[in-house]
Amino acid sequence: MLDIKFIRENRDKVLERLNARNTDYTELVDKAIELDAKRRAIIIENEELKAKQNAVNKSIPALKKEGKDLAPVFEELKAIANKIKEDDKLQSEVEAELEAVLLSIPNIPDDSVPVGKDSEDNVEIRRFGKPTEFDFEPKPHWDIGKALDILDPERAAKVSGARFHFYKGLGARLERALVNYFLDTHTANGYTEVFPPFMVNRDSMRGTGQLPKFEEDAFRVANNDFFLIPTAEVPVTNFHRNEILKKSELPIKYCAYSACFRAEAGSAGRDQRGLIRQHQFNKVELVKFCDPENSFDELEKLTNDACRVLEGLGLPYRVMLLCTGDMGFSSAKTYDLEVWMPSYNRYVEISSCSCFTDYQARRAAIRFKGDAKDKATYVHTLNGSGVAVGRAVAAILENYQNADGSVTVPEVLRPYMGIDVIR
RNA sequence: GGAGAGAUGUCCGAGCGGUUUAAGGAGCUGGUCUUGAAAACCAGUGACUCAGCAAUGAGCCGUGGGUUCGAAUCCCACUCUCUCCGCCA
Repeated sequence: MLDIKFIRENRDKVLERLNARNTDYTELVDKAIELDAKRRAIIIENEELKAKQNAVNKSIPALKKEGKDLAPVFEELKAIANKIKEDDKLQSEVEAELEAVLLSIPNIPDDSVPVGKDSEDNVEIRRFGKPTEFDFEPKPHWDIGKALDILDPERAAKVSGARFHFYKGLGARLERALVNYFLDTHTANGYTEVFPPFMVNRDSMRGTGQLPKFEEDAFRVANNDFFLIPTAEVPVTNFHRNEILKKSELPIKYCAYSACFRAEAGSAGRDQRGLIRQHQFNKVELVKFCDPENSFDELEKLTNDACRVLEGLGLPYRVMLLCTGDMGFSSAKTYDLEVWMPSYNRYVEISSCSCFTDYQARRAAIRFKGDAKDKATYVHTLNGSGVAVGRAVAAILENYQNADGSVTVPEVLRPYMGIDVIR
């Protein structure tokens, strides 16, 4: 959520950056400004009435003691009380309306974000390695997985439905090895491991920006108002919801394994085969809470921390700076890491690292202060995949495949796998 | 799922419709005393939100409603915590 004061005072600048997202937000922004003015006018009138009410009420015990007839006083108070009730109602209506408007305005892209229409306009920042070359016809990971009997989407379809997978034998172990490798690397690098709940309440989904706009993307539990988490970002960022942190403990860095659940509404037909697009997948997520002063430096670091594990695995990848038109709703700046996927013959997103500035923090009321005397201000939140496990499995199977159909286990995973080659 | 108890300021804790602008402690800050410290004593200090240039005002006693001229106090719903029972990995 954006700060209404900031919007009010910087309307044109805000609109210029927001509209770079390829949607015209003029109407929403002006609506917010109008509702805000309305709200403040009501407050001024209403508070005056309340002050009067308080003053008269205060004098009642004394008047009572004197044995005065209070009927006329009560009559006057009744009229004031009725007016206050009306104003209160009006105020909460206007406030609800204002909040709804503010919740549907996305974050302002940072000035360093290139203006662009869609993923075509994203800017490549750097590459690691180069696309894998084969002296044989490489197979897609779904064929490799089937041949090695380590992936079983057919039975998953029977048991659950489309977009689910069974991992079996060394496939299951590879998945687990990756989770451990990622967590071990990140914890050694100063992130505190947390293991979050996989279901969260509505307030948490709203806190990180999944609600109210994107409810159809999530799975909701029918007999509860819980949501299956689409990413560990949600529980881990909301870990500090409604808290005031100490400046001295920033930045706070967490890494978390979780399963992630996505409805994938609107992506019917895309990436039907393989592990790329699933209703349930595993991911290790990195989350940071930091001082606004250095949040964009922290984004660079966080992105490098995600890169670290891809480099450890020896997977070719590139770093993309997303343009204004391709960036997520809550983000101010996002780097995507894209891993080379031979079956797609292109780079495929395997991590997304974002700085949300104070957008999530304001929604979730996550603040910090130095001294007790200081005014609490919003932290900046960041997160990034470190990295998506299913896509890492796909990338390993494809990039490390051999002519005989076996798959070499990347060096760093051998201690976890206990073997060198999956046959 | 059933029965009961509870949720108050940084912490403990009073409070049972109007002098509560939340008693009283503890803590914290400053001072007196002391060579210094502790203790004692004195004074100050109460999160957070909103409106306002400010003075100040409004709100906040788990959350949301309601009753009333007036609610921490009464009523309703919900959430969470604790104890016991049942069920259960």
